[in-house]
Amino acid sequence: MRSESNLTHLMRHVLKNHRSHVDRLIRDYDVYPGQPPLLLRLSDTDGLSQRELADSKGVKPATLTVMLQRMEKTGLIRRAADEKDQRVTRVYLTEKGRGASEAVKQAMEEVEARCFEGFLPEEKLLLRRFLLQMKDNLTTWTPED
Amino acid sequence: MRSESNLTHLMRHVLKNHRSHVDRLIRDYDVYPGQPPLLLRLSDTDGLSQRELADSKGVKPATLTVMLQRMEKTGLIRRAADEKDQRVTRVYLTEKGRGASEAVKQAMEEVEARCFEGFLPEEKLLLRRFLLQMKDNLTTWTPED
DNA sequence: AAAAAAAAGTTAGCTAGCTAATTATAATAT
DNA sequence: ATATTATAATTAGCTAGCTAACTTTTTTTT
Repeated sequence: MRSESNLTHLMRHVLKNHRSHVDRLIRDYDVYPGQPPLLLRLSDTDGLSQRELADSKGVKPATLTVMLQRMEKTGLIRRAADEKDQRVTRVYLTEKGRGASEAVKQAMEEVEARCFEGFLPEEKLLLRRFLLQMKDNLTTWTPED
Repeated sequence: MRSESNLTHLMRHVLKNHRSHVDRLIRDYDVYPGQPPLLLRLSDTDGLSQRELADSKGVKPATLTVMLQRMEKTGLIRRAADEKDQRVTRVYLTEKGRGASEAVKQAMEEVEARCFEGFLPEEKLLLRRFLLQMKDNLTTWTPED
């Protein structure tokens, strides 16, 4: 068996395809490929700190800084210093950003629906269980083992 | 339900973790994060053209060109023009590259084993079936739909 | 109160991915 | 035979991700 045909390779393929579909659907909204998750997170909870956003998205603060600079430039978000703690910068959606996040939400749902077409609810549940177990297996693995 | 907690988000998380484990295990081999799949592919079939490699890995030729330039510089591969067709460049593993690909293969197997610890064979089979269906759902989706 | 440590962001410099445009070679059509 | 078209690879310029080093502000120690 060729190593490229393993399960994780297949997962990578699926996710790449998934992302490109989302990208296609929001092409007209000044939203770049990595931004949808950020927009959804902000649409759920506005005014998060960059630290919270980075943790939530599983991305390094340095990465986030640059992405937010771009999103500020394209007018999707604005940033303001926290009043209590001057180290903290909080991130807010603009009106444009709110519109974009709605479009993203819709696109996401559409792609998700397509992706799981023909799945029974219990199959999706099973898939979730598999993924959670994989996640757990990998996160509890420390180099000393 | 928050959109970030959907299945594809979970998959992304798992894959990121997976990759970082592989990276950690091959840290001493001059192999960068995106290169393991390439090395495995070449270890299976040496002397592929860049086009074939790109298609096999699901990456654009432009992306591959730059990766191969780096791998040539670090001595993992060498490239030579095809004799029959001067447009084609074929890629070969060097001795160093062969050693690295062995390390990658071992690391991959180790991570894969950890990742699927506690899985029954039929569960892995089921997961594969799910992923293939997802892949099919997304690849047969054309914008006109 | 002053010094040390910790935390939040930023910057610089790298790899990996993309698209669009370009070059060189090969295949096809006229 | 020549002109056109197609294919392989590269280059340039972008976004997204990382680490390491740095600055500023807050918190902890002493």
